[in-house]
Amino acid sequence: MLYTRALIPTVKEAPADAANASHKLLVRAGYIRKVGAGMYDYLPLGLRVLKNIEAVVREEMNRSGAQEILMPALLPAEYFKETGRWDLYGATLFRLEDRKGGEFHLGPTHEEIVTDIARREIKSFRDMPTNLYQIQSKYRDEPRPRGGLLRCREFLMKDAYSFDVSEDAAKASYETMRQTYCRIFDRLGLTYRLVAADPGAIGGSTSAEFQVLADSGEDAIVACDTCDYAANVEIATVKAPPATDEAEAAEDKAKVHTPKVGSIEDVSRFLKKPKEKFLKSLVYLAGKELVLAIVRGDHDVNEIRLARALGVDEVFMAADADVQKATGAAVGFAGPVGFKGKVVVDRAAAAVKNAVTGANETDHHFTGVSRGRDWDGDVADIRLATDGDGCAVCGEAGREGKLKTYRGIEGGHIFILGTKYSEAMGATYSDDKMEKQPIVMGCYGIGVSRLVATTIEQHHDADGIRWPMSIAPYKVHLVSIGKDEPVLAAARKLYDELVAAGVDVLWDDRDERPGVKFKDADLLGMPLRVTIGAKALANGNVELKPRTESDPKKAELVPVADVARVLVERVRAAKTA
RNA sequence: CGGGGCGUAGCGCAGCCUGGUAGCGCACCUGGUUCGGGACCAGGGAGUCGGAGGUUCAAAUCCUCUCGCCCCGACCA
Repeated sequence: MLYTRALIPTVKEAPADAANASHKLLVRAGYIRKVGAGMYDYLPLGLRVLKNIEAVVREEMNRSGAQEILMPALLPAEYFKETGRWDLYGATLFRLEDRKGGEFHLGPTHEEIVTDIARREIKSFRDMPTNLYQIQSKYRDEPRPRGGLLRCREFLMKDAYSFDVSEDAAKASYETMRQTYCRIFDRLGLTYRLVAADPGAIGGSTSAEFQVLADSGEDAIVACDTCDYAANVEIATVKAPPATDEAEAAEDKAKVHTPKVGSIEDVSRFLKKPKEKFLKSLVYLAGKELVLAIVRGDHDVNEIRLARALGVDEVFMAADADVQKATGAAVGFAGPVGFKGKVVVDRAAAAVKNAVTGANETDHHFTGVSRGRDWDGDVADIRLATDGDGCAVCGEAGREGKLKTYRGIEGGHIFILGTKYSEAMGATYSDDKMEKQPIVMGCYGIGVSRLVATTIEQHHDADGIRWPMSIAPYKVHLVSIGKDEPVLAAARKLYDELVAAGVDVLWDDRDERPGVKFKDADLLGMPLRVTIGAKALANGNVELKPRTESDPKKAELVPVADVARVLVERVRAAKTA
């Protein structure tokens, strides 16, 4: 492509509403433009990247034996009503009516629709295993679109669905997808972690997220420094704490006046006791029941684990008025001693002896509190993992792994769904004894458009984008300096040779000063830059510099006669690496 | 949904408090000089001041309503 013929509207200043590096760079480099909140135009370069990612995903999905289909984005309400998700999805669903008042919505995901295909077309055990996927726009009315392409209301997703005769067979399909995803993320040049995750609203038993590591990521994950345990902090577990220290003599319980000091921080300072000696008491609403959750003063509650311990879908922090009703005290003075409702206590908090806790009386705390004597509750693992915690997995095997925290962007998510959808929608097959069985399903998503931004979050510097070869919109950025005829002739010849060799090349043939061209080249981020200038060319050379080399003086001199061959080789080598 | 902020030229912003000719930088167009890391000089075009209503002789500016957008939180395959 000739730069003078291309629509590449670079700008010096990023729009004020861009917060992430990827958002700023995509706009500045002319890859995307905003149409509305969470809606973007893909300009020519942006679309090329999107298509390149799509191609990698499609190749690997096909290689795994999956078959591509395309389902509608516009859907009648009846399918989601069959499984109850018409109501469950709530405000996230984009709903609309047709001219006759019929109810429709835009697909946020397609389990129901693909299950409908399955129940009609998959009739025998001989029809499985099978895996159907599509690459399609998804629609979700997100509470808050943000981060440019990272969280959109319309976004491109690859969603795949596996159909198997049994849970074991489904596990094999799941494993195939796990390996396929690893190949995809590797080819895209991303550094990622496979982490255990909460299946959330999709449902299902086994699930794992492909978290692309980036400081700007929305998700917090923990990974063991010794074994391969990694999990979203939402569900991460930690090594059980040592049992109560029996050597510590039991104190008597005493009530102390703590006027206007309710937070752990303040009471700790006021009473000069470490936070580890506190029982942090939080009132949660679980269904209709008010429950007291107890964690150690220096820990935080993991609400997803708490909900699981209680056997409910989710829990909510109780409103201040409810807290006062339940404890008889102002917020900040709740405690388990004398609490009338259900109490759930984290393992670490359960082990604290001579604890400090709220007295359920405004402006008062108890000290010297002991579990068993003064209060009790159901012990469970309900705290949030943090940096430095012991790893539960290798810790129990006697090793000393420590958890480290990372930020990640969810690039993919794989699930075993079981029979949730097939049973709700009557998707059954006949087994070899002519008996009807529910199909066992799995589903597998990759946020294709999100990966455009995610890649930049991981691959950029102060000057611009640094595309991995596999998805770069052009592999070679050819810069001709000045208007000397020998320079232009050499550039034209190289350009033609690269095009003939099938190498995607962008030739900056504009009548611009060198500085402008170099700045734009860095911003756009093509992996290889070739500069043809009069001085080097007089000696028969051109300059070759990878985008990852930031020092322009380290450009490599390559004889003009060899450069086409060298470039073709490097592009091929980088693609297969 | 709770808290905060912003809508003025394509982009980034000033002007608003204290009402009175709508400005600056970048980008764009013309001419000239310049030419290896976002040049310079001169000239030029471009804005229903998000929208509606109100107060006023007079509204970008004050008041009311409304729409959109961003940030933090909540929420979120």
